[in-house]
Amino acid sequence: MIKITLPDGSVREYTQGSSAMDIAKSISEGLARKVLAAEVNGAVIDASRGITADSSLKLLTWDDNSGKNTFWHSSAHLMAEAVEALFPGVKFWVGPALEKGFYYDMDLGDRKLTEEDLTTLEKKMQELAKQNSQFVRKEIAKNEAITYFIDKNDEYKLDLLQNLKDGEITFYSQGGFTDLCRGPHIPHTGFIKAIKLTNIAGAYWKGDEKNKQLTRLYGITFPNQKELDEYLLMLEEAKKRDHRKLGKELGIFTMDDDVGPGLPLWLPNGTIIIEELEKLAKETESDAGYKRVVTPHIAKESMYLTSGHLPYYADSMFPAMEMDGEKYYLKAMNCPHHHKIFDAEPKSYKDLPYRLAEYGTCYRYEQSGELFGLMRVRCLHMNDAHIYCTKEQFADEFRAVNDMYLKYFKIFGIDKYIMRLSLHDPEKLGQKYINEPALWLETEELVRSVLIESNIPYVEVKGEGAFYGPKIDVQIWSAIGREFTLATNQVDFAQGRRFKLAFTNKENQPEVPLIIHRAPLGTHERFIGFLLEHYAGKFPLWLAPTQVKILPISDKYLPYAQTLLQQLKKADIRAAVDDRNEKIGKKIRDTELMKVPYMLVVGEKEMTEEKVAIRRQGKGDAGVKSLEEFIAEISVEIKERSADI
RNA sequence: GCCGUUGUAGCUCAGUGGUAGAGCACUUCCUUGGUAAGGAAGAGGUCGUGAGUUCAAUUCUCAUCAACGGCUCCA
Repeated sequence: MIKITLPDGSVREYTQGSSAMDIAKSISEGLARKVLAAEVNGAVIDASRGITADSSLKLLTWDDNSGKNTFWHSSAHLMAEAVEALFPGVKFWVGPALEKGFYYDMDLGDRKLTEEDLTTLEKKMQELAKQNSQFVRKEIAKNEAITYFIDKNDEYKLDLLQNLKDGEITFYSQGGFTDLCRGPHIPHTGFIKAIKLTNIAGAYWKGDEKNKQLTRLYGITFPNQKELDEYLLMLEEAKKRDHRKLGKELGIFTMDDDVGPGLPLWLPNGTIIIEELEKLAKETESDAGYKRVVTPHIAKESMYLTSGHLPYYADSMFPAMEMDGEKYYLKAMNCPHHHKIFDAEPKSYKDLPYRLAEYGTCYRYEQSGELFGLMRVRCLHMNDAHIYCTKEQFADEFRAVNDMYLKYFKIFGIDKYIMRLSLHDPEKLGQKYINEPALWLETEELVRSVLIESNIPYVEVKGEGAFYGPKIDVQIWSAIGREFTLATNQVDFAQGRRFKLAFTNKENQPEVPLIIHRAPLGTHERFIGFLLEHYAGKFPLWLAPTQVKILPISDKYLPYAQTLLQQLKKADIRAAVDDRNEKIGKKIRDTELMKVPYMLVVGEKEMTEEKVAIRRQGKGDAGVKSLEEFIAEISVEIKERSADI
């Protein structure tokens, strides 16, 4: 007998070799019908595998992430079975579960898949799923596995086998399909009720662009149709929040073929948001002791040779222009210009920390396939600043920058984020990274200790640092689940020396300052793209391009509306009158769709009483007040940058 | 950059080997209407660009440009 400890702490006894499924059945038939896999002592295994020793056991169902993963991984096998049935001779690479769904990479030879093929495959999968084929696990000797795949002429699975040891190789079969797989899998294909193949894409073998490109099929499955329908509905909803769609609808930005890819044009409404963000940044930075500067968009080659950007960064810069026998580059970063400002006048330790801020315009040559709406562009406006400080000041400065991040996150209601401490890769010293092994370790430790002291949650990633030092990237998620790096906070121990920057220390000796690069609000492009999705276009009052729209019942009340408009403008409120010859219902509908926070409906009653009927976007009627009262109220809301929307 | 998909009016989209249509938006007129679409008329496109096949191309072929999805989450 073996002792099985269940998640609630209860301990039950079973005969040795009982499977999770046996145990589930002993608890309840209903539970047994839902079990997809089992977690035994922390490892996920097939529910059908015998348990041989005392163990803790968790039965995994659709409600568990591991259960879903297993379900989707098995679905990938089902898809592969369908593909093999319809296109014999196909070779498979890997087919993992994703956060949502699964994919399988395959080599289809010369064959190209079409959208119709997806539908055919879905039908085939439905058909195969209904056969309730069991997933059968088989341990197999390496030699035997190699022979099997040599016979199949399958170089991909043979490649996988190379890295596997004898004794740890397993095959899984369901129906007529057998695959090299470590599992685990769900009991049988019948669990898979609702199937949607979502898209066909190319994917390099092993993710390396030098390798052959395989066909990747994406799909998602559910244990019932209802969940699939909900999922598809959610995708529809997400599309509505897409910043590219909202950006167009709300007149925030546009792209034009003649201007060029990745070069957004900011429309008047978008420009208002930019200006509000800059106002916020300027206030915040001024309070934190930053000085503002302005620098040119181009610079000579020599400066980027000094900075070291050219050897490391040239691929991301627009090619040089020649002028008077000199090469000039569009700037891809602001730091060298700022270093030159630091260097313009001699500095003493008394001048430090010296903080320079600029909303700098940068141009980066992103690969064409990487461009994405506002999130990845070639012209960007960075909330940039550089802090020049002593080693002793570094921790405080670094902490202050982190505090600034948190302050911003609060204003914008960003509560899901993670800080990523990006370190160098020792193997790439001298190539991707400046060859200063000792300095790397020292600064990395410095940054890490600040993070730990400040109790900021973070993860460490090797090989993601900037070429001049470690950095902290802030990852955030937009409301529709898009993850990206918003902000960055980098340490730079290299450029100070390269630019021969120095201050006179207390001992009257020249000393190279440490530099912190920081951009809490990232770039206007990415940040506004994020905000569009974050707020679903419903900007808080302080950011809303139009804050108040006056809606006269008919044009008899236009003169009254105009006097209201003048007063609102005097109070620095962005307002407009809807003077179209339309009924009030239409005016309200259009204003609602434009997501204007406040509407003032004015007709006979309001005009006689000298009042306004207030309507809040998305919330409806908000009562009748005098204009003075209304202005007083929303002025507070604007001034406080209230996120209450 | 690579693979795949797409490209028709300002927007969303239909359509055809015989040089194009709808809804919304726009303009004008009627209507002056109290909290999410009042009515009518009109204007607007060399069908992304270039070449080829054809008597004839927006439609077929090729190239090119752009947008979108993917190329990271390793049997």
